[in-house]
Amino acid sequence: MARPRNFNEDQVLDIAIGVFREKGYEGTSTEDLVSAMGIGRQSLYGAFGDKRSLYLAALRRYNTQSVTELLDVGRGASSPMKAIEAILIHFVRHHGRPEAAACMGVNAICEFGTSDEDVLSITRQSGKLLEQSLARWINEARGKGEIDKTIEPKAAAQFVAAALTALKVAARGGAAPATSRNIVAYTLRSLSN
Amino acid sequence: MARPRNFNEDQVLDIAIGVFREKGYEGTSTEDLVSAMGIGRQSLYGAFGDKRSLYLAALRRYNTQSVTELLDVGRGASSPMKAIEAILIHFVRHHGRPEAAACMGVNAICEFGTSDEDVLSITRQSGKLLEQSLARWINEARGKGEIDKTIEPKAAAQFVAAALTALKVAARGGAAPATSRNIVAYTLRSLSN
DNA sequence: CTAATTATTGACTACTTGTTCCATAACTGG
DNA sequence: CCAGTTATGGAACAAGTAGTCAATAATTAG
Repeated sequence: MARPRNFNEDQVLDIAIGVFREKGYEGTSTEDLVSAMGIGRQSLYGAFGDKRSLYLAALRRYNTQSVTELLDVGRGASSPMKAIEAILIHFVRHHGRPEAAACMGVNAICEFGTSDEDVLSITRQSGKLLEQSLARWINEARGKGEIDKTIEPKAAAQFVAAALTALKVAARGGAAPATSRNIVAYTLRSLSN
Repeated sequence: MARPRNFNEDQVLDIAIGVFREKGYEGTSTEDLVSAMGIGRQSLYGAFGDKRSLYLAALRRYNTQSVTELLDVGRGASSPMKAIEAILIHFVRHHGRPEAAACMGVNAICEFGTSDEDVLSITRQSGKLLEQSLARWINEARGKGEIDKTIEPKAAAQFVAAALTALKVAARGGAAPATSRNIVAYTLRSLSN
């Protein structure tokens, strides 16, 4: 029994994600946000609290969507090892696209380090989810004989996750597509024998 | 024939590096800088121009020192392949140290992406130098039969450089030392057969 | 329709930002 | 010692910052 919102919360949150991803937390002003999101200042504060809360909400949403998308790519593969491959190649395929040009998750880690408890916890959560899924696939691949028995699923998963991070930083820095391909190729090489 | 500087330029630049590395460009205020560097505002502007110029000078110095240190570690090794190993292990050994907790170079890439021409050029230059040196060692290792003939020095060098990037981001995010060890182990695994 | 509740709008505030001005201090070649 | 030059310190400034206020608009339960 009150006036309804004039905007869709998730929709404008996606816009905020785009701004934060491109300019970082400190580099983004509330003016940047309201003008990009197309809502009034008070609406922003009413719906999201303050700048930091908005950032955290954006980061949560970004990371969740990001990992979900990646896992979906993996699930679409025809075998466990193909899942790992597909996830890595996914980055090469989307190299240079604006959405791939900056990972909000990696940027958050670099900007805040371990100084912000909340940022850290969001980052850790999605990192853990990704690693666990990768480890599961690697373990299955090992069981099926797709990869060597000497490979430790958990350690290898951390390695693959690290490769994903490196791919994101490379893309952010404007690396050539061939560079991404090379990184993927040698990452897979580590597992393939 | 004029009043001499009251401070050592490189010395205070090193302090600026520390501040920028921890807080990023946007996250650092001139107040942060002058109070950390222990010099007056006007001295800072007189010696370094403006905030951006100071940042660029700091980034140049950081990257140069960083790559130099890494190459020195490699040169101290007993064989080409040991050089690659030593460089990677170097990160594991220094894991958690404040100086390793944040890489100004990686942070610069994440914060600016490809938007700042000058940052990009500084980053590219040291990246190129590192990659070329890595490629040279890898090529020598291949010639000596330390690694497989199917390994392409340039591509593998990009892969190793990517691993270094990932190690830095992992450390920045407060990853456990074991994670770094795993990343190094699987990076080497890719080359070792 | 009315009352209650929430959203929107735009002006406003207190503060921080990067940068500059200016008077003074320290130095050196002549 | 003097004149010229550069460094320093502190105050000052205009622009930008995150966040708030108060009046108005839109909605619905009764």
